[in-house]
Amino acid sequence: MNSNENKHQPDTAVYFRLFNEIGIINQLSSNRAERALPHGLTMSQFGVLNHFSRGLPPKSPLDLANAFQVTKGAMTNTLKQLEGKGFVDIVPHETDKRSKIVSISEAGRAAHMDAQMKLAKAFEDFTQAFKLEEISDQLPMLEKIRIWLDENRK
Amino acid sequence: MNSNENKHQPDTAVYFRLFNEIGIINQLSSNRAERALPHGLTMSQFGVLNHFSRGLPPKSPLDLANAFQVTKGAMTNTLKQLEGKGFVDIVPHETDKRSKIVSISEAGRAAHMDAQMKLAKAFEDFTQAFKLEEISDQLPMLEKIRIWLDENRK
DNA sequence: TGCAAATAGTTTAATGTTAAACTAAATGTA
DNA sequence: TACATTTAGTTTAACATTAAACTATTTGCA
Repeated sequence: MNSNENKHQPDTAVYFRLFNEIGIINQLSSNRAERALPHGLTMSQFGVLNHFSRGLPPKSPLDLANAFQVTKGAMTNTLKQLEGKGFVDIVPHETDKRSKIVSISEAGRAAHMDAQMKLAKAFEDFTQAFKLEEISDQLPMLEKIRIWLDENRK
Repeated sequence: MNSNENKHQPDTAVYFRLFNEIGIINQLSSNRAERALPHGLTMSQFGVLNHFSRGLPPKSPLDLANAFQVTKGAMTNTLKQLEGKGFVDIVPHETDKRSKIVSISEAGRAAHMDAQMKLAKAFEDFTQAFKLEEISDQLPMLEKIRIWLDENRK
């Protein structure tokens, strides 16, 4: 029996449990959300609409891929769906001909409002079960973890 | 301007942020973990090995699918991979001929130990950045959320 | 007992994702 | 300026997952 078994192994169990709980919560909450989303929106697509309807300025596909931590290929696909639905406008960059600029359309804003309403309804029971404070108390630490993982990717 | 815009909308933003942070943490941590796993193990496969190597008794594929919140079809696939690698034994149920019983093999235990070690190494910097207490403080609330979502699926 | 309904597991088609190869354009540096 | 390198975006193949159809067996009940 070495010191690793005594000291370090028990520690990793706690960290593993954190990621495990987070994984299951993610699965259950995404599932619930995707069922509620209108217009055949996926969570990825909703994420993009949500980003822009928070008033953030137009961005390139690569910026969006980085913001959402997905590959460029995944973002190409997400934007293609959104463009097909008329929810975003994609125009060539004025000076850099390799690049594009994505912005939300009026129809996109309407779809986002609709989606937000349907999500709120789908999670009404959750918001009744968990007080706002309970949830907001968790956010600083989760944010700290998210930022660390983002800045220390391997 | 109705009361919904004033009172309920701001609340949903906090709940949405919770699921958003959790989603990104899940993505970043899974990514990091999968890169570290040996024997071509996916997180799903590691999850099954981990389940059994915690001393839990043999279970049916359906039990496992429910435990991990995936469909029966996904579990069929995961178990097929594990069986192909010789990490689980799958035998027919003695009395119910529709059912099967899955257990971990000796090779599976060895692979799990190896995987656990490699994961610990891959998250060594994380465990240095976050004190054990910081993490364990988060667990009760996350567990409460996970259990609620599980018991209140729509 | 007989038969409809439920249950365990597999298979299939569709989908969203990744990694890597690829095209086109911009950058930098000799 | 010329050309190697980098960068933005798309395409491709591989893969894990889901929902739904399907097979085989068991259960419940008239």
